[in-house]
Amino acid sequence: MAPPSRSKRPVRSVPDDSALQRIAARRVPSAGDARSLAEVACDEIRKAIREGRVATGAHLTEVDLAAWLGMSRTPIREAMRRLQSEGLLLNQPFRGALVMRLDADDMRQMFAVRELLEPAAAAACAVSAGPAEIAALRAIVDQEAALLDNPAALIPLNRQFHDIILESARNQFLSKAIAGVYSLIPLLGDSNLLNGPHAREAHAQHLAIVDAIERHDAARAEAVAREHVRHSLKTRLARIAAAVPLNLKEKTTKTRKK
Amino acid sequence: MAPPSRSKRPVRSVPDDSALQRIAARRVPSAGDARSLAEVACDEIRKAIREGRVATGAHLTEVDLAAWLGMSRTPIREAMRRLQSEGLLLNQPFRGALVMRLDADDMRQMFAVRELLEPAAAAACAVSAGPAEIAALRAIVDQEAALLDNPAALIPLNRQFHDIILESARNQFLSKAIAGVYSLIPLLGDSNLLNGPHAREAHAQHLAIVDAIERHDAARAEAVAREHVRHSLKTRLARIAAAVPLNLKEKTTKTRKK
DNA sequence: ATTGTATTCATTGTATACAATTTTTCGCCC
DNA sequence: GGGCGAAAAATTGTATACAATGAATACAAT
Repeated sequence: MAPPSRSKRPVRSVPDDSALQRIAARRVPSAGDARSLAEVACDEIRKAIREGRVATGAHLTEVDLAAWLGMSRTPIREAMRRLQSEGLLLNQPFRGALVMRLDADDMRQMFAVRELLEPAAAAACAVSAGPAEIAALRAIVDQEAALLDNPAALIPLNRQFHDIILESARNQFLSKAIAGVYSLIPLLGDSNLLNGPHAREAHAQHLAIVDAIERHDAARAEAVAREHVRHSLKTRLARIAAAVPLNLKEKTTKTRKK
Repeated sequence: MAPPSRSKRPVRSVPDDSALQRIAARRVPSAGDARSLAEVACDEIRKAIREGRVATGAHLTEVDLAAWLGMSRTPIREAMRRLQSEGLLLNQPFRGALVMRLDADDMRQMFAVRELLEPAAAAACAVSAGPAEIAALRAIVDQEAALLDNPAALIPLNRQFHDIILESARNQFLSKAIAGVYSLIPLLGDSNLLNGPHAREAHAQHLAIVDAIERHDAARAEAVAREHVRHSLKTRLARIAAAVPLNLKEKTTKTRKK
């Protein structure tokens, strides 16, 4: 598709001085500022949730968030609605929205759905992936191999890996269903890839998945992907099993904040 | 801070009838008018899409919709964002949103995902359904049996049937994934249940699913549910296979309006 | 002290005004 | 007639004011 070459030159026609004054008073339209404030708010709130910078029981109100991010309520509303539809925020009428929390049972439910969807995506990818996509997958796995001791760098690679498989599966409904699940992963806490042994095992599974896809062996890709999901759940459950006993004691002395 | 000492003595020996009357009077408006305008707009636009009352290539702008529904742009914006995230509307910057269209390939993708999710829901329901849920399912199937010649009445029953199974599966992620797919079903046109033979076959499958769930036979419930989805796709594909040539023929015979 | 009631506050829904950016149209010169 | 560019219209993003409604609180009466 050939995009029409349109004159990108921003011709600044100033009808009167008042317009110029308002332009100067407001922030300068810097390059790369195409994102709307609602998107900025969405990303900021997401990041705050992911980094755990919001109190777990806090009620996020529109005015508070607007004051925090330095914008009006309008884009905040839009961002909150979006996060609510994603499931990150739970709306409590007239009491603010609170950050959703997932317990171990929720996590099991989530992984049960991932165990349905992700193997299907791997199988579909094995059927329809072309040379370019296979090369891209192999490149990612190669980079992983070189970065196994750098967990922070593995996380974006992991996401790219799964994104490429999803795109290669060529099923927009499958993609949207998996995206809906992925959007709640930040609620689970730190990535499993920060765990060294887990990262190595996950890399080995990625490698096996790429091999199967390259051979167009859908059954094998599906089986390894399923094992990949199960392994991820196992690691997470082991982690919270080790962490919960510490939290139980603190739960009784939960700090009251107002 | 002391509020103004307005010692206005309110009624002290108020008869109970008055209090009850006021409660009743207050409940009436709240019961029927609790929906926000944004929700009204969302439902109205959805209905218009479902009934095909929007031109397929039309650009729905915020101002047009606001004028049509007699409200300001603010709730319209909220409704449009929601419909966009559901996938019913496709946003085209500065050109309005247009109603998404699904072709036969999209339909196949959708049913591929339904074939993953709905059997899993039926199986989970068979595992965890209690007597109340089984009774509710059976009641619906009984009503279906009595209304097999009334297609319009079958549609809400069908939705209730699947909703109960989904709730009984007790997996919020599975529910949300299936809901995301269901929300685009209106784009497929009329329900399959308007077809008599299909409705009878679907009813028989519902009956088989309930029987399997009652026996807690997860494998059987899953198999029948899968067959149910496949049957539904087959009917839809047959319909469009029959409809497309008809349209082609009409284009040649009927007066061409262009 | 408790309960019922009225007042105040907090939160959210909606409308409107304005700004910024894009598309479209129209005038102009070749 | 066609291309170029500027004004105009259109569309959307954002801020703000106001209204409505649920929640919280103070207060009086028993």
